Amino acid sequence: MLELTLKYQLCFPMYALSRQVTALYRPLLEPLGLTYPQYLILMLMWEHKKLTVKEIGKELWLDSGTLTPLLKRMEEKGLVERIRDKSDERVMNIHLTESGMLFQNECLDIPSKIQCQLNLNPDQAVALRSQLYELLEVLDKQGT
Amino acid sequence: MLELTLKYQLCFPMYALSRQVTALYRPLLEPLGLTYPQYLILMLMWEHKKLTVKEIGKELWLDSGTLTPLLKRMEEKGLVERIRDKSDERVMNIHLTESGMLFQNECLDIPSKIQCQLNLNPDQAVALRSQLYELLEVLDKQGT
DNA sequence: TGCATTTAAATTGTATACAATATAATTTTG
DNA sequence: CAAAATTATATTGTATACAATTTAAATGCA
Repeated sequence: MLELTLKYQLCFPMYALSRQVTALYRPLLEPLGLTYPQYLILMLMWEHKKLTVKEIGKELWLDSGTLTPLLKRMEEKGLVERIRDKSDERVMNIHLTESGMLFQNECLDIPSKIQCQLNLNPDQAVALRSQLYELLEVLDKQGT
Repeated sequence: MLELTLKYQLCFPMYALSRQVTALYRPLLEPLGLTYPQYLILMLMWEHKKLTVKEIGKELWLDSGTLTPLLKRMEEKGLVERIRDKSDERVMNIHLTESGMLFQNECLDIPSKIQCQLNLNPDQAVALRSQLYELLEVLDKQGT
């Protein structure tokens, strides 16, 4: 029954590595009062300035059950503002605050620090990233 | 500031893919009343019959804060028994039950179903698994 | 031996994840 | 146009994760 052995699985190391990599971010983010999912949302906000909950959910593969409380915590910290859309009251617009914008300066060297700890050269990192996105694509299409 | 863009990150697709793959297991495990971490523990137990909390934690990279309540739930379902070690009362031994053993039969075709949905040929799967384990190894050594 | 240190689990508290459901607003359709 | 269907978010409940602390037992060493 080799197939039902932990070592034989592909999905287990994905699960374990994902958590361990998040743990790598923790000492870098914790001094800033950020968690890893909050950091991901900030990255989106730095790029887009304004997004809806639905748009954030699509980018991060998360639903409102996760995002609503998460965004409320980020609002309490002054990183974003949650403002109902005037033209469609169902929609909650998330706006980056000035303070949230300035947080970017504190995060500039995080990617290089992580890359360094993973001990991957840029080519390997790009190749792995592509492969992971391909798999996400496969799953995305099945979800449709 | 390309480095601080979501698309540029390696760790984000790890995080997203890990969750989406877990979601792939859900419809297969839910009819059995199992969650993915519980399934991982069962796989360990099928192989070893008896393990300590510490040993399970080392295999799965989880601590007692996660494992204790998880194992209590598995005990309630009759999958395992939690028995204090006689020779060292600090240690909690986890034993696979007869019922937990029989669950293996229900899980036999799970790996192939998942592999199929990921649309990977065996060679690709093995290569990716190796790469993920290499990264886990790198992080493991840093943790020391 | 006796006490400080270490170790293994358990507990507490916070933050995700996510299914299922609820709510309210908008769109579709007969 | 009005009821039905859809959509976007929020809420509720359960199950991880994990840091920090506690507890109890075992070990080390003066």
